[in-house]
Amino acid sequence: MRDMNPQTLKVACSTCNLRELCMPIDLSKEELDRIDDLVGARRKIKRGTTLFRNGEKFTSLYAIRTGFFKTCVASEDGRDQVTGFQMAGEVVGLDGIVNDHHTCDAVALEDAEVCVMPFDRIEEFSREVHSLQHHVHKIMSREIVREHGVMLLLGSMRAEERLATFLLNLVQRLHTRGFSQSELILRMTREEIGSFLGLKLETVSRTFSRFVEDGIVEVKQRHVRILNPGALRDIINPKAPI
Amino acid sequence: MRDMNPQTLKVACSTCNLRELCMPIDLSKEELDRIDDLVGARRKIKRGTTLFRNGEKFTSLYAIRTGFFKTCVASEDGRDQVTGFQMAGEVVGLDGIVNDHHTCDAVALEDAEVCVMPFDRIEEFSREVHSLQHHVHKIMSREIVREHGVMLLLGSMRAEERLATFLLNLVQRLHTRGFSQSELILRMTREEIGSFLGLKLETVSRTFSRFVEDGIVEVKQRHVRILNPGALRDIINPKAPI
DNA sequence: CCTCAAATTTGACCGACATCAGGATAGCCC
DNA sequence: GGGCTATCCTGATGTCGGTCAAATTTGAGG
Repeated sequence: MRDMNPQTLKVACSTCNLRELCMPIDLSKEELDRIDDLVGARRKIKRGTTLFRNGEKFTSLYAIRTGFFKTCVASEDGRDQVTGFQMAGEVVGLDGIVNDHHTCDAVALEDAEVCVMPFDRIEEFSREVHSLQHHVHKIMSREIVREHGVMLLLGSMRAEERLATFLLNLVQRLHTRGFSQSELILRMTREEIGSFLGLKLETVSRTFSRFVEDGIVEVKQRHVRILNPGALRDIINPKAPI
Repeated sequence: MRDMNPQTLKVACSTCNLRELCMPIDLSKEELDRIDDLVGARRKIKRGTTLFRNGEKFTSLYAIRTGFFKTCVASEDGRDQVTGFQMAGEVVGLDGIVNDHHTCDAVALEDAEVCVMPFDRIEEFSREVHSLQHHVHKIMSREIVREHGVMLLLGSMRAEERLATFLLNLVQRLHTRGFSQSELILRMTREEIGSFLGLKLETVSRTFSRFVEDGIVEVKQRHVRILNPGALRDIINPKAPI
């Protein structure tokens, strides 16, 4: 399993081109050296397989280097809910801390690679490097705030608003990573989008079709081009008439 | 504002009867002394007023000593979503860490008192006391997992299932605090329950009425007695017929 | 006790989304 | 290429919960 490619052999945050996203903190030379030991290993995840799943022992957080994940929870009677989609530079596994085992599944939606960061090591380094400590807290708080947004979406928005919010959020995050502001490839099925948005796949499909009719987006299967982002924003935030 | 009551003058976790809930970690004598300085002050919150609100500068986490809170987020166009209800021994304010200001409101639903824990002090002590550090991480992770559950509820459950889940969750948390397993007083309006559950207040009211008809609960305004908790569980987790 | 506002309940009706079903398309393996 | 399965789209119909409206209850304040 050892990766012998010299370019990736050295697992080092200090030289990682994702550091701006993953670890955006000012560090001294010594602190950076310390941080470099955070990552225990890299791990490749094949599309369709899980990084971790509900019930598994929690040991590490995972920083996504490449690829795309979904996380989902299931209720006893088989109901299923996608709780999020994660891309490069984002961290998954936070759910496992509280009970020492994971309570959701993380599934790769395309071939992926993650940095494995043993959590006891994170805690150890956090005690030494203040900025790392605060960064870890921010990552967890950010996830809480993100979920607040999802709750607002699920609790109060209509189908069109949900899908518009979803598309704008995705394209914004991709843009941060250097991709287009207006074009994106969906890595997930309509059903997975629906599960995330609290809709059935038919409704997702119909809503896409309506957006296309209205000239707001172009959709070819999973390829989406946003023609009128303003219209999407208006759907989410209806301009009150005078 | 100083509380001169000798019983509450000493703000000390070590002698707090909520410590089991709020700070359930084994600590040495010295560590306990350290922890006692975590709480900067107590603060009383009148019913209907806010502990903090969206946009305010983040400085502290708050451990609830007495009383009952709701937290809610709002979208730009005035939509509102209750993201949780909090009671004694629970911690609010985690949303503020990531951007250094709060992104939701915490409103007291009855007169309340909280322990103000300045977050920089929490981080400072966390670096010294391992178990406190881990405890803080667990609290944040627990909140993330709780929100997963809410997402599952909002994304996939029907009205009856939502309300049954809500009631069982509330009564279970109250039971942990020494209250009845079967009786509770709702501190929030039907509208607030509805906002939390993604339903309209009329639907909440109707669903209560149906539960009453079916002999599952007794409802007198905000006083609820659960007559048949098994039925509530069955509603959430329908027994598959053979 | 009376008044008034807020909260709750209940009914009638409606609409958005779910469900069910059929067919089209794309991607994959042989 | 041909067959197969996943995925996706679209139509017809149904239903759960929303909307609108009105009556009732409760609690606060005079």
